[in-house]
Amino acid sequence: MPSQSRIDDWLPAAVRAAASERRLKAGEALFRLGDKTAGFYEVIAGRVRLARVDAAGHEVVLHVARPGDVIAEASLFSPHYHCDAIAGSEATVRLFPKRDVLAAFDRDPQAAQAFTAMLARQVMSLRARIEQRNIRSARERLRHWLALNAGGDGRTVALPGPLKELAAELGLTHEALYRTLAALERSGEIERLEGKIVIVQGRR
Amino acid sequence: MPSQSRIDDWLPAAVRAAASERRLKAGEALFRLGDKTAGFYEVIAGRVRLARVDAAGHEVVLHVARPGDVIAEASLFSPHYHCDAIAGSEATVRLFPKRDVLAAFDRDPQAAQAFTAMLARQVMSLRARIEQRNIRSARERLRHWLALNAGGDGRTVALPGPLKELAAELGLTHEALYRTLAALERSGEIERLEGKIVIVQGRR
DNA sequence: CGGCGTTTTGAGAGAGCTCAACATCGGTGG
DNA sequence: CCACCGATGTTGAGCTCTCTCAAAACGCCG
Repeated sequence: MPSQSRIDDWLPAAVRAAASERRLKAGEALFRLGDKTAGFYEVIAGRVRLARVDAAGHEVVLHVARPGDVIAEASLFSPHYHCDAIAGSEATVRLFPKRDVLAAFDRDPQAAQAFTAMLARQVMSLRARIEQRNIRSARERLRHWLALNAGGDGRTVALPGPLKELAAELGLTHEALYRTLAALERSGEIERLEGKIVIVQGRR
Repeated sequence: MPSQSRIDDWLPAAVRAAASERRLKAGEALFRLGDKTAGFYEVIAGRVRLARVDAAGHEVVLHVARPGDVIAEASLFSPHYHCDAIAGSEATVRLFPKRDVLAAFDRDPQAAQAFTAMLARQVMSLRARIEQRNIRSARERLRHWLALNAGGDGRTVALPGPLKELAAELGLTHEALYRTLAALERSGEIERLEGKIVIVQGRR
């Protein structure tokens, strides 16, 4: 999930310096439900899956974290992890030790507040994403995303990566997204340029 | 959104005492994008819609808050609101003034931490909800929800309200939910009782 | 040149949505 | 006491839309 907020924006340099990296093989567990919390992690490369196991023994996925995502923020306030974290592919993560983070927050209330503010923004952004998923139509869902991600001019949207990734973020198959983009372009509603989309006109 | 965390759990009594209620008519604005932030709100009754207006003048809904939900938490850290809040029906809200809340957090770091912890939990829960929406099949989506909301025994799920509301939370039409529930019950996977669902057996 | 991943387009099928009818329950008022 | 009303719950039938499976063009890099 593109948190659109770099970790450097809210984490003091002192804490970043205390971080350590770890490499995981596909299928390897970063932590398990009930493990003592070491701190929270940033995913550097690969995918990490957060999941629980239900009463019938089946895995229930809570979240799939991608590079740039932070996981287990709540571990700061809990003595043990609340789910499993498993590498979905070969992956690299960076650990920010709970002790150092909490100490920094204690020492520097502004840092603590920045962290809280970041979480509040993330709640906003996640809610918006859920709202987006309430939209059935691929076309409307794309329009919603375009409107929400339009730059300052309200007309230009920068594409963060390949369209396949955008499709995943939108909860569409890539085929559906390609078709919808093509349809919107044919109808003259958008224009597709290198790495960005320009909204020509809203629908009437 | 059933935050599953009562506001009383993390907000000091002193702040709760400073709250004031406000009644809104359907369509009335609680605040508008750019307004100076007064604080955050709890929805007591009715529905409040958070939305922005895109370049073409169309409303883009970010979130629909229901009774028990808290909105505009990020207003604590921002001088102005980032979207419009409009009553979707006759509604009652409770305002927690920014000044009082921040003062309480200043005075009582534990309260501030409780707030942060609550946000971190909410981020978790929202991510899980998004993951749920990635599931196409109504049956699998319901199973996901059941597994995640099962009580301590992992077999009993209390229904928070009418099934229509659950349908909305799951992102399904109420018809689809009724049919899926009926199918799961016919197949013996679940049992439906007054106000709750019992998971009889997982699928093989 | 020969892979490999992304981007595109095609055709078919399944699943949930829409529209519709009806049952049920609680409250309200004649 | 009963008729009426609104909201929830339930089931039926058809239709649309996206998913799925396939195939191919394109671009990049060794």
